[in-house]
Amino acid sequence: MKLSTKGRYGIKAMVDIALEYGSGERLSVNQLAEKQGVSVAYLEQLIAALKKAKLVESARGANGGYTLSRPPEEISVGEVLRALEGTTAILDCVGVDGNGSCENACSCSARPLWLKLQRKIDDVLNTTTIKDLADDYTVQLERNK
Amino acid sequence: MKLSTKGRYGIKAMVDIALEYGSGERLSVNQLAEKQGVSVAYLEQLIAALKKAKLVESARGANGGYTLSRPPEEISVGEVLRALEGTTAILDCVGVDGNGSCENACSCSARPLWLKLQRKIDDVLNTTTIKDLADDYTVQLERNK
DNA sequence: ATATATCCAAGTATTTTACTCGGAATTATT
DNA sequence: AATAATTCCGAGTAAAATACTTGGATATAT
Repeated sequence: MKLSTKGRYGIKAMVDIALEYGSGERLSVNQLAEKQGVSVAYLEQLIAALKKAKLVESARGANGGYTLSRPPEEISVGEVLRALEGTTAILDCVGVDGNGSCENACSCSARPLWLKLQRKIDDVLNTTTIKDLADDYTVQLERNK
Repeated sequence: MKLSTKGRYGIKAMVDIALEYGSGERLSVNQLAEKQGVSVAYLEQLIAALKKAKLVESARGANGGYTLSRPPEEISVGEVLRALEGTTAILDCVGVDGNGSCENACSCSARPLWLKLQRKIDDVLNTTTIKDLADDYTVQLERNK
């Protein structure tokens, strides 16, 4: 039940971009990759997924880069993870359209557990926003000064 | 962030075994595998992990099989998953000994999120017991009669 | 022009998962 | 004593998912 690097890098990238929100500044993939110690080419892919999901907007060419397409308080981490990983479901049978994915779903002794677990997970993911993370982060940076 | 088949099959096997608890009956891997439509050889491996973690006890030879080594209300699903998958941590950095696993742990913008998520997950896993699942299951079987 | 960017489709390497295979050891039953 | 049913164990393999890399084409500020 491990989280992929997509999710990890992607969320952190979103926070980095969020920190510039409202400033008019853009962040290039180069800058983002350097901050996180990831390869540019790989991060590019992840950002492409974020763009496709309309979570970020891009400007091409020299001086180009990315900005959030909405205020960070209106972007949940769940949305971001879904954009990156396709789903946040721990099993197909508890995903949005999961009832048909397992023929024994209605007679499965473990399904109530998975459903409960999924509910709690989505609870956290849908109520935590990128702004929450960005705020925590700036506080922490202050403290470490 | 998918759950592996180990976790799925293993939990269900534990519930099946739990249903016999107190009856003096044992379940063989053959019987368990048939119930779930899994290969005997594979399920054997999973049960071996459960045995190693002392969650089940075995009797060898003809008429042998498995029983719970403790009452089902004293076995949390978290214990079972840990026995099967090694950990329930969604990332190394939020596992039991995770602080050293990522050099940037203390300055990571996403870590508070992962910690919160992990806490909620372990909450569910540590407070739900095999008996809970077994009870729900018997109720459901009654209803479907 | 040039340098700096995004954009995009494929390919590959690595790791993890999900199994299979073959046989040894144990025990109830006949 | 023989047999059948069973756990036990270590290795091997196949398939899938993850984590990248490569090689460009296209756009734009300077």
